[in-house]
Amino acid sequence: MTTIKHIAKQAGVSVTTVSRALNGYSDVNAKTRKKIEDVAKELNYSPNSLARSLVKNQSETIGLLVSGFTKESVKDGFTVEVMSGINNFVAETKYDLVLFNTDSSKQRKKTYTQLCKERRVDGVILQGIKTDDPYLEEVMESDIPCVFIDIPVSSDHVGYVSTDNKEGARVAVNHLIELGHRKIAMVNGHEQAFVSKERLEGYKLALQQNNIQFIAEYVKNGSFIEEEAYKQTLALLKEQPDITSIFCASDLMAIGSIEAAKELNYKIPEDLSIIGYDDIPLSSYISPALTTVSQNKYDLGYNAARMLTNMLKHHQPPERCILETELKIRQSTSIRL
Amino acid sequence: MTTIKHIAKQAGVSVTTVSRALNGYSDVNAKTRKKIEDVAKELNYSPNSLARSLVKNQSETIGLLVSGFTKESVKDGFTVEVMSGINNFVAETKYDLVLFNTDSSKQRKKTYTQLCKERRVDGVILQGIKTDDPYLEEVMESDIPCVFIDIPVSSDHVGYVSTDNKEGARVAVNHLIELGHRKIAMVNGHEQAFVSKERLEGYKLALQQNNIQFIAEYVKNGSFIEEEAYKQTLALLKEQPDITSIFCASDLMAIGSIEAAKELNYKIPEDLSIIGYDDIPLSSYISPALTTVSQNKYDLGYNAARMLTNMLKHHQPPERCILETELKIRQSTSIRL
DNA sequence: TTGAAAGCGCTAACAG
DNA sequence: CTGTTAGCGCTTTCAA
Repeated sequence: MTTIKHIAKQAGVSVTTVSRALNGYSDVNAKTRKKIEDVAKELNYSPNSLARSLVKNQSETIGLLVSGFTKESVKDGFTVEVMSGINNFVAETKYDLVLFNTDSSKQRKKTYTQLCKERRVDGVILQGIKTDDPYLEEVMESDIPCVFIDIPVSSDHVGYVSTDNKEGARVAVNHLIELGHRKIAMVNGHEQAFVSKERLEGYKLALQQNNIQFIAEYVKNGSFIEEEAYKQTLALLKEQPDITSIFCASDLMAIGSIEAAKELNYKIPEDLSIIGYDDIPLSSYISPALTTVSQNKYDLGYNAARMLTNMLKHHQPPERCILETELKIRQSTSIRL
Repeated sequence: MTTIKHIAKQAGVSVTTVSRALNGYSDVNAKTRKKIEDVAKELNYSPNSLARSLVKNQSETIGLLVSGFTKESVKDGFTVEVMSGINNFVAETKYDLVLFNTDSSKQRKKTYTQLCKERRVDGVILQGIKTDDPYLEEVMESDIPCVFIDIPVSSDHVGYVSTDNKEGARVAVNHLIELGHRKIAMVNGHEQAFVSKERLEGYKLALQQNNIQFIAEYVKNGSFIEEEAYKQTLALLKEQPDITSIFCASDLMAIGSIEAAKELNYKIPEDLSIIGYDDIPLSSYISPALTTVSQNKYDLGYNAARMLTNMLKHHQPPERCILETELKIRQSTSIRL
């Protein structure tokens, strides 16, 4: 493995000069530079980024912390699409991405902040974390620049990007109301998700704006899991047979709900309208095609990366960025008959 | 940021001792060790992996090179599922994953070997690369331990993991033949994919084993793109109206084919049987549910990671690993009427 | 059981 | 424009 030392020797100059030449400093004689570059090429030189990082005290890496990157979650294209947005932005920069896995057994031994500090990542993007995750506090207490995805928390070194969950939910439920529905149930995620909290608020708001009474029994938690939503919907439809529509806090859960409804011989959308959230690839392919609140997951990731690199490169303060959602009306919702 | 120097000072020992204590060497007095550990905790010490990597000349990182991690390819859960397998295995090891993006504009400036060498990754996993990609040769010429996914190339420092594509294709086509089909078309990927080559061989083999003449005009390339497969199938069905079934080299392309067939008022599977390859999440949700050759994508990734870490940790020679596929019979194929 | 010293490959004052 | 020197934080002989 050739180093600048080798180059220096071969080119008959000092390592300093080699360093400067190779880093494009202006105070190097054109001939010397040429000579050095030639030797570098000849010796097939690759700079050692570890050494550089050590002295410059920055690694030009961004840590990526995702839970949701498990075997099961692949079906739900959400996490992945966000990652793809992050990846694509980062690809245009000098940074590389280091993937930390949140579902690992490393977990017990090392916290994520430890992982980040050891690897000396310049910043970190965090996705899919629960509100009660201890890591949340860890990050806030550390001083690593950070962007959260879908967690509206910020400080002088952490920003976030999210979508307008409350408004998205409100629009979805309002859509059902406009279709004539009054008995609208909700299958939510879980208590430890910010988005669930916000979507529930949106649900309540839509009801309230239309003078519909909120009924606690109409709301179940499906933990963002298809199978769990299936079970909850089964229970829901049995306990509350008069409901005519369900707002699900994720498409995957909506799929579970549809299965449950079909199982109980509901026709969708004739007997029961179902609306999802996310607009994952699956949702337009299932039958009936799912009406859903579309989130631009790619942009979520892309913006997170953009914001973080802004903080890193230009020392800009963290942003708080909220993206719009869009209601995609397809075949799973219809006028109440 | 506290370093071992600080700890040494505070604990009244030398940095050497601190290093040894913290790394669990046996030749350090129990009391001294305790003291050092306490101070480390008190000072909230995190080791600097960059410094360690520099001196030990290994970074404990694995490079991950994927093309196919773009916005478009998210729908096709393939890449992602492989990555999830890699990620899950690696999570149990001391290694972290560094993501290199193949579709970047960095591309023009730096080759991937350069990227890998600069970052000093200990090894690399490579997926979704074309047979004519210059990086293939670069890797072979370098001496970085490497595992290819779906590229059956090996040397003393590179192994691969793939599935039995020829056999998978053979079984798929044979299934159609058993259903009574004789006029079987194929929508393949492209010339620069190993798997395409192998699947074509399997297709031919099945025909040959059943004394069916191979007809070149029955084979089109869809580049693994849904839209392209749609177009090719449209052309195919017009040019060769007597075909009764199509074997597609990917599920995404099968979906394109189905759309095309529907467009031309073919009923599936009554008028036309279509079989896919991959078994992506979508395939069981579309209608009709897709008969397909199922690959264990997760295992593909998991094994790649396992093989690579074996090479790195135990200096084992690279393996060549071929996984089995499984025909999943669903609703898109039926007896020729 | 401990410490001194050298060095991993690189950058960055500073001096010339 | 170029070189000398010091040092980033850590590990590793070697000697005590």
